[in-house]
Amino acid sequence: MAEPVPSGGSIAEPLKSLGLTKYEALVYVALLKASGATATELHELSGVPRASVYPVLERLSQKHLVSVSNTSPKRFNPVKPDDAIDLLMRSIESDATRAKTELSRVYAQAERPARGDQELIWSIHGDDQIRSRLFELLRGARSSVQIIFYWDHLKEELITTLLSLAATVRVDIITDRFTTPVPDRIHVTVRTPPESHGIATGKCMAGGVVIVDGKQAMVVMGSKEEGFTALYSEASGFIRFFTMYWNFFSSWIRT
Amino acid sequence: MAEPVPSGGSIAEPLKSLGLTKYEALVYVALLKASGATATELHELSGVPRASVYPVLERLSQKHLVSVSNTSPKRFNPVKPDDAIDLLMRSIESDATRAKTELSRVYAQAERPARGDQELIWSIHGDDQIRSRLFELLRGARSSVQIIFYWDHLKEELITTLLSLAATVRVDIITDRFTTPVPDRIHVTVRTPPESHGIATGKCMAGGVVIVDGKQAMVVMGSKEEGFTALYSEASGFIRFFTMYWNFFSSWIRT
DNA sequence: TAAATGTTGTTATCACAAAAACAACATAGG
DNA sequence: CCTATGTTGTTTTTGTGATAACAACATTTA
Repeated sequence: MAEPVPSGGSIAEPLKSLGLTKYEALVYVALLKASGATATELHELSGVPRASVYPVLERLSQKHLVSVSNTSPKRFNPVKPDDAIDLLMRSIESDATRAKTELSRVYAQAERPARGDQELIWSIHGDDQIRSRLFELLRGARSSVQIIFYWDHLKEELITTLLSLAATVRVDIITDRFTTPVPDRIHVTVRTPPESHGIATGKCMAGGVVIVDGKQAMVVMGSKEEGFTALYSEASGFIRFFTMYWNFFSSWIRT
Repeated sequence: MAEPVPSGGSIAEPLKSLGLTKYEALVYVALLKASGATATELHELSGVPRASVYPVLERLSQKHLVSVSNTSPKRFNPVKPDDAIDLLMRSIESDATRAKTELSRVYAQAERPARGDQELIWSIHGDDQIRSRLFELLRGARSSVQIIFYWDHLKEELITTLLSLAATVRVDIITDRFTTPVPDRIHVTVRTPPESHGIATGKCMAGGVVIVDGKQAMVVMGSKEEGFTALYSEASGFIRFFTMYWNFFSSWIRT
């Protein structure tokens, strides 16, 4: 018995994002396994140095995660995990909403030079950010959307978004496999590019190009393992290059 | 211009609970005020050392809170505050739910010596914990509840909870001001204790005693500023003492 | 009873890593 | 040339992790 509980380490890990230190997490988990334990028992059970157990339990008590007995030796009781985590989350959530309102106010008040985004090429990291910016971009389309995509994980959402665009928007799609029926204003070209072309080769590589209204362009590439990277720009050179790329790709693919 | 932004410090504060460091928060807030700024501009605007701005922006980029341009000098754009905070919160929430399930499993599997709570007196800190344990205790009442409370902030919830108890539970209440009509099985004694008694003196002091089924007792005291502290016990001596206290208080108050 | 032993709770101290703050340097662009 | 940028390295600081020593008290053993 009294093994160092290798699983305890992994269990304690997510607690650290909730504001607990390593020791706090370890002791709390140990206390869950032995409610009403003494400091020494917790020391043995958690692997935390005995002398450190006392200040750690003090901190946990101040965070309202444990209650303490008045006996000698002191005994400790954990707050039920659900209550404890709800407690921590409430605190974090309140901070989050406060931050949200204050930061949104700051962001709204800041006068943004409209030229800020012009002539620059932005790198975007993170699947969520890319997704968010991509659909924001598409929903802003007014006259035309030209899109090449060779990926799967956003295909459905992408198609429904494209279909929901106003009828005045001309949509050109180049992709592999496409089964959904579409209205006339949407032109779909299906073609699996050869391996040599580099895009969509093998397992998880994916990529895409989106040009909206001939004024905004976004390029995405990456793999599911290494994550995705995207470029976005309204710079004329950037637009020209990828419009040319689109034209070339489009005509080449019809051969 | 370029004042050190004293408000920035307080605005950046709640971001730290979301896993950002001081610098990360400061730079992000500064970037909200000046989208598309360069590293040097952010240094001047945030007060963060210029050399530190680069690694900080690198970290923010990895956390998907900013996007970077490819120009020279580099320019940076913030992710919209709402998106950014939602992003951070989602990550924390997923950790929280994971922790909740795993910890609940641990807590459920642990065999809890039923005698653990016996004969011990537990200190409980934190308004929420006290509230939670208090109502848990009341809802567990089977035959009797004796309660003295001189506080306001839980009065309503307390009364509704007491009214919702089974008809087989005899309820005795001693408190100040009481207006709600109650069924016969509930006995209410109203009396404002003199200042000298020490309970409920002045502004925000408050206190209370609860005895459930003659087997469990909880005592609460504190002030709204300093917070509350509670004692809970099933120890016979503890119960005896406060039952006696209750009897004394009850008879004295009727004079 | 008195000495030896063990446990508890506390305090002081040291080690270590991350973050914060500063200094130095190479270089690109005006 | 000079300024500003971007990068690198070093120092200081802070919070946490880790070890040792200590007083108070209880228990055991001679």
